[in-house]
Amino acid sequence: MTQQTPLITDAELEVMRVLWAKPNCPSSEVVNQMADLMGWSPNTTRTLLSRLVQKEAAGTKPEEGSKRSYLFYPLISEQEYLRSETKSFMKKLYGGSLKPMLANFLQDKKLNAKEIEDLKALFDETGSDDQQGKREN
Amino acid sequence: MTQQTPLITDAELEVMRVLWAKPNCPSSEVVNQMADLMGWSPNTTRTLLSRLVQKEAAGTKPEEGSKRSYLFYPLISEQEYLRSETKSFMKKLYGGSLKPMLANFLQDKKLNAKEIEDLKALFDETGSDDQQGKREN
DNA sequence: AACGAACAACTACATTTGTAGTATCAATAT
DNA sequence: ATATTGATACTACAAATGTAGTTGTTCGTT
Repeated sequence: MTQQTPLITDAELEVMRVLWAKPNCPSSEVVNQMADLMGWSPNTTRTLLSRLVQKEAAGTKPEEGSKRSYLFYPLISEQEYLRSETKSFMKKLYGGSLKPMLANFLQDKKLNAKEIEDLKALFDETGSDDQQGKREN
Repeated sequence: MTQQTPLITDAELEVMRVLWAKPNCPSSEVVNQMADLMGWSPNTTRTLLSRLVQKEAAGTKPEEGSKRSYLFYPLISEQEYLRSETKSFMKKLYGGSLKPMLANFLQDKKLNAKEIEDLKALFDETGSDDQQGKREN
């Protein structure tokens, strides 16, 4: 049951979103964004940044011609994160299978004909897996 | 951003699963189940049970002809829970829209033709929502 | 009537998370 | 050279969480 990507908390996720939008971002800029978006104090943002670095969800490199400050960048991509979280969510709540999740979701949010066509197309585009043996999960 | 159902933690969820499977369950039985399934000590299970009661995710009623012990039952249904969690998950990671989630999921887990037909059918069964105005989210 | 088992109530305690304060050090402006 | 600014590093602290121990009370047994 080991997590494939480092565990990222809700607050940390907000910071990651900034790094995903702009990799190699000086902390000052993350600080500003989070102040705007979340109303966080600079120290809050910096704490989250260093926790992300600790857990190796983000990395730092020295900023050009400066010894005091870094640029921060994501070490896990948004894609990786989404895949990992989605997978563990699906596993936790639906035993990993899509149908009951969809059935549930569709109760809440009905789709119009166009959306339905769109999604159906997605299944076909994505390509099926008839030859390959089924993996666990 | 208020949660529609009480926040249930991962450990608590395991207990809820037992209550969903058998509503009106004496704590002794939950204790046994959790010992088997999770290897928990009786006190751990009882703590979780009372936290669920505190947060009104479960209720108790006196057991027939007994003053000392209760029967525990779920106050939120599995359906409610799944809907609420699924909704907040979809909102947090995908802005509430299904397509990117599906696209992502399908990268990890390809479906065979039969499964695809099955899911497509689901969209149609569920019925579309063309007349109704769109709600927020 | 006294004792031990069962259950509930209360307490405990390390870790994680959200949210920040303080101290230190380097670069900049005077 | 020095005071100020801005960044990093370290510390803090309450609430939530996982995991359980201790105390008190009731019931069935001796």
